[in-house]
Amino acid sequence: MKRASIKDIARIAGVSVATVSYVLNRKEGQRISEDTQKKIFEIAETINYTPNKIAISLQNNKSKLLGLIVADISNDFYSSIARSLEDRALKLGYTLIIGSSDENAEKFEKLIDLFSQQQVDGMIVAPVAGSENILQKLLNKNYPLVTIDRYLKGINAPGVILNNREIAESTTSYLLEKDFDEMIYLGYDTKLPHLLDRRAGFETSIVDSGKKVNARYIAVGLENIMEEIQSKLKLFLGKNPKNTALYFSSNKLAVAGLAYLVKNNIKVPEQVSVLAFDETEAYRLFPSEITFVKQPLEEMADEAIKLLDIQINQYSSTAKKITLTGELIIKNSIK
Amino acid sequence: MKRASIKDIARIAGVSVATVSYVLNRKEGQRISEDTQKKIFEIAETINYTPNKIAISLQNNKSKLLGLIVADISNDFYSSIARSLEDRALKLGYTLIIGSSDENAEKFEKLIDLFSQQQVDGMIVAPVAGSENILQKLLNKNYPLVTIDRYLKGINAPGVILNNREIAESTTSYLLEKDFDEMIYLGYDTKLPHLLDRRAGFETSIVDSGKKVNARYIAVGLENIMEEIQSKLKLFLGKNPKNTALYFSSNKLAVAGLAYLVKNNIKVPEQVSVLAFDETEAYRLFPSEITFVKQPLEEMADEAIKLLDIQINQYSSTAKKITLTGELIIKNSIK
DNA sequence: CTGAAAGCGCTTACAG
DNA sequence: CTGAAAGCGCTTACAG
Repeated sequence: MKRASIKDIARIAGVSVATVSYVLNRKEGQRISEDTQKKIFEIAETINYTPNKIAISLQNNKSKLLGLIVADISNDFYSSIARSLEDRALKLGYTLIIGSSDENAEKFEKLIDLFSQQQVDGMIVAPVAGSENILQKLLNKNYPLVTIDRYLKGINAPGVILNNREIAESTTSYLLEKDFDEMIYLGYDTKLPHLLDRRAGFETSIVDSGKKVNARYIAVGLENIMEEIQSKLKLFLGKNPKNTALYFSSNKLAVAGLAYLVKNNIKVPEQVSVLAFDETEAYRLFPSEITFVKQPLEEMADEAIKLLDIQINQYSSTAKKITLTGELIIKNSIK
Repeated sequence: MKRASIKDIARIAGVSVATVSYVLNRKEGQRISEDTQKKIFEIAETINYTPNKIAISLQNNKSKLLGLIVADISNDFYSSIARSLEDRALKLGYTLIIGSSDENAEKFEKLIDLFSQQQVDGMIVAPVAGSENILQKLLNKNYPLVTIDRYLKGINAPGVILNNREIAESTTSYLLEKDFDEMIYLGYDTKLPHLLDRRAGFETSIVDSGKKVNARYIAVGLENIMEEIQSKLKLFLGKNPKNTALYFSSNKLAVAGLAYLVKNNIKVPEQVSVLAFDETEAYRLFPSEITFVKQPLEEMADEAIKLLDIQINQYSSTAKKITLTGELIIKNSIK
């Protein structure tokens, strides 16, 4: 069944397509007689007309589509952001198309190309390591673009990011006050600057404190987070740890690590203290309440959409970088 | 910066746009001279030509866009499905556009309209209560459509669904063998048939067994799952339960309930046994390993895309309903 | 081997 | 108050 077009309405009403278009779009400039208007609306109703946005897109050079590229939409963090972005995009009349890069620069580029060919009006991306060139290309074209969650060295893209280094520093300082013998940082084996910032914050905070604490680092790959975290924790923590603090630099790492602790009946915070990045409902199932760094996801989505909107509508040519502040939500996982 | 079009290539190469189109699409029917071909490819490369899919869509009446409507993309279950769908769609050259209905029929309809205007080639939807009419309208138009996770009474749409009733029955029977004094089913206050099926499976299994067991039902609204589950559990379970089984009919309910148990130090399975629907990483943080019903998400996505593909390409006019089988993954949460 | 032309469903100056 | 016409970026019979 072919869908009704403006042409059909015009034919039935005995007017031109221009007139139909004017009426349907309620243009003020053009005054169409009440009679004609009424007739057109009625016909549109009865033949069940709905506009073809593809045709409108082609004409207007605006698709009202926004591309979102995250590392993995099935990750809590990104699906929460996606949800917030969806709501805000919808309000501005945009629809979200979504892709997962799997931290793979090639796949990331393919998605960029795909979305660009799909004529999205702008993109919100969590860039992956190695995607500098593609991003720079987009920027050179003045393609409306906003980065979220991450940034890339040497790439001056509009974006919104957490104050990773600062929040890592201040939360580490908070930990330092508790005088742990050992503090273990769990992170990814990665080149992503925002994660290196977190680690740097942890490191410098310890050094600057002048305290004698045994700082250790566990870095895992992306493939087998659960297994790697568990085997390394086993190695570093031993059977009967005490006065040790664990600093998980992401929710995935935290879930993996907490799974290990609960399985091995290691008491938090009695034996081991825990601080985690990011919020997840999963924490609620852990025997002790986890102290964590909360990222302002809603605000992130808000600012990202705003930055994109500015670029798309050229309110200003200088969309900037926005740094948001993490917040330490103190519960009972630190002694 | 305006993007290069086929016209630009034609102008530079001194040929017609038809010729450029033929070359770029490598049509066999038309033989274009090697020279011309080479020239066209080179020019396309240097002026950085990429096809405008919007224009192609308008011409071909195919957008290569697929609409996905779930209840909430930030829910684990749906974001996992979305991820699987994304991968499969991409392989077939489709891009996913995503919307969350929030179990709201009005919002659901708005998304359908929006996606339809966006000219998606087909939709994969988790229908909400009250969306019968909209769905039927789509079906009457032969709009390519697949339902996932759910179905609606009286609506004969192609779709893929879990064997909810059967799996609820068999898993309840499994529970019955353990001779609990009390079995509490935790569900939503809902009209969604697939959820009523689950509950019916639980119920009939108990009745059919002829066993004397105190069966109770907790139904919560969607607004404050955590609070409601916790207060009702407090009421029904008391301080010192024993020989009671909890049957959580969704992952969200399970997370809420397990949070209550862990907070109140109620031992699983010593005091209370637990069986949950759906998988979530969160279970790993709970002190005992949760026995749960695993839905074959990958397969679901697979079948859904296949059903949609059939309809879009008219391989067959009779896309059917597919029932997938849940699997009970037995861990240590049942005595 | 190549091009002129019509058309996909719209919008929008322009003319009357 | 209304319409003819051009155009958005493509594809594709048709003709030569």
